[in-house]
Amino acid sequence: MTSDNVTELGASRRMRGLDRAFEMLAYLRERGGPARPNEIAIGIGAPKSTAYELVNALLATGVLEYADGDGRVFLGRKLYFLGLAYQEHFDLTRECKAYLRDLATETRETAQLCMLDGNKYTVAMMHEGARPFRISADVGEPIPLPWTASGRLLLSHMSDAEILDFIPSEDFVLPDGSTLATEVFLAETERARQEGVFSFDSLADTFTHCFAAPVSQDGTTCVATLCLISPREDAVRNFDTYREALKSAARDLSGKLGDNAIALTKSGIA
Amino acid sequence: MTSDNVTELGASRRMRGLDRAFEMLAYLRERGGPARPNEIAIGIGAPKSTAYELVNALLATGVLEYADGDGRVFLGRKLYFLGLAYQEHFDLTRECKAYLRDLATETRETAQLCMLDGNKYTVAMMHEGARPFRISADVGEPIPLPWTASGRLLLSHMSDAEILDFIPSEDFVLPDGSTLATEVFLAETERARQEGVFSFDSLADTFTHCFAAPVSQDGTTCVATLCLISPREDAVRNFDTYREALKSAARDLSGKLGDNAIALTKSGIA
DNA sequence: GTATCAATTCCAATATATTGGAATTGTCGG
DNA sequence: CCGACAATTCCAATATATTGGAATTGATAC
Repeated sequence: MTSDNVTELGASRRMRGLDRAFEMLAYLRERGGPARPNEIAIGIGAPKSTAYELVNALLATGVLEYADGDGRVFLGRKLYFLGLAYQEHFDLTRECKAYLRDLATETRETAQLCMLDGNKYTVAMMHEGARPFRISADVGEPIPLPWTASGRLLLSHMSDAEILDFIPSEDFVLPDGSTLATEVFLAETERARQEGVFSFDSLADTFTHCFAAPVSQDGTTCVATLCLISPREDAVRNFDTYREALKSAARDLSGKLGDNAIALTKSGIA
Repeated sequence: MTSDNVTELGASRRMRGLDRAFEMLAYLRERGGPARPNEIAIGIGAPKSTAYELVNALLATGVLEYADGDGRVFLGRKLYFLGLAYQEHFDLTRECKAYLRDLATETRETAQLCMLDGNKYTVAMMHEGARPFRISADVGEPIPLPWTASGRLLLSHMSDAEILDFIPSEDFVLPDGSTLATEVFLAETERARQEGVFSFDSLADTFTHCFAAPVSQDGTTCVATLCLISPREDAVRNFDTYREALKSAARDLSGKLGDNAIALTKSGIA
């Protein structure tokens, strides 16, 4: 069975336990809840014996934890603490809290810090505005880049070819089923690159407008975006104010990062 | 060389990559900042070739990231997202935010949620009070259990023998260099178990008093504590109020945990 | 320039982790 | 109680990850 456990190409033979292990963790994250070893095995297309073996190893170290009386497991406390340490160290996540708060109070809209997660977009931090309304994306949930305003900014350090290579082609299919032409996306990216901000009516719902501005390291690489999510009427009324507030916050934040020139990152690869 | 890379006993032969990898991550967390592969190797007593090999593997998956232009690496974004997912799922960390806020505003003191991290105590979440003063422990930093009020509660589901077996004997040496008699610790634990709360003057500084109350799952196992850190004068003045506020918050929170009948609607599509 | 020491890469050996498949246990419906 | 099916454990084979040590590169001091 499962003759197709391949991820990219020729991932046939044996697979390294370390990588399998992190695939399992990613699977649990995506799933958002506990699973049995067997389900995990099926979920990631791994041999069952391997899954059991690894789950046990990870349970022993506290990376996974039993989630209920039954054999289900989920991400463990150890991962939480590792995540905390990341946050504690990484300037961006530390510094941005104040900016998110300020943006949210100043505009009364919801402010977010967004980043790449592999080749997807994700909300890393969020500060709800005065009247929090149902946002389409939860913190931590991976979303195709073309669906988002930030998607026009997060890859701005790449060439057109690199961008198209980076984004899975199926991600250009929008939530409504239509397909976004790559030329359009690239053109929007170019415009965003020049203006240092991008905004459009959300593709995920019918009533919000999304603003995004790049947070860059060394003035070159865009490592994250600051975003505002607002009702469309508000967006029209305060268009320039919001854009400027966002741009200025993003510029300030970029300044705070400066020195520790992070060389990121050829992520993506499997 | 490094004849002493043993961790417990007879950890001589080869070691599993998966475990080594998480040792490396733990090392980086403890260190709080980036390190070179070589430093990591020395830090955890691993062969250098192994360290390089594993660091590369982890870099490839984004679990580690380059931290500066130089070859230093640190915990990566992927770990942050995994930590988020843990938080998102785990009732305790979700629910407690409101309680911490309420406790902090009600008492004007600093409120914390504390948990076990391996065989140590650690602050998982914190809400600063009205006049935040320098707290001894940072969020995420592991502390010997006997140093803390929570230490009297977090192990209350264990027998005396199990407790002594669980806590490393060197942890009974207090910050001031004196040694806490195990009988005293066990007696305090027993008292805490009966009263459902424990408090004492902090051992880590000379001016704070620490209150702790147990958050339990299924009424049996103490999975965390809610804590208040207050100046000693305040603690004396409001002793009963604080104790009761804490007990009631902890009881409420425990109630919310009960039967997490795991409604794992796998909502979002990718 | 050269000597010294640390950091990193390379490589072959072999201990062992991964895996397929069989055996066992558990669950559910009748 | 008995199938039928899913979940889990067991086990031996073998592909490969781990490791010691040598070779290389890089930094620092003189």
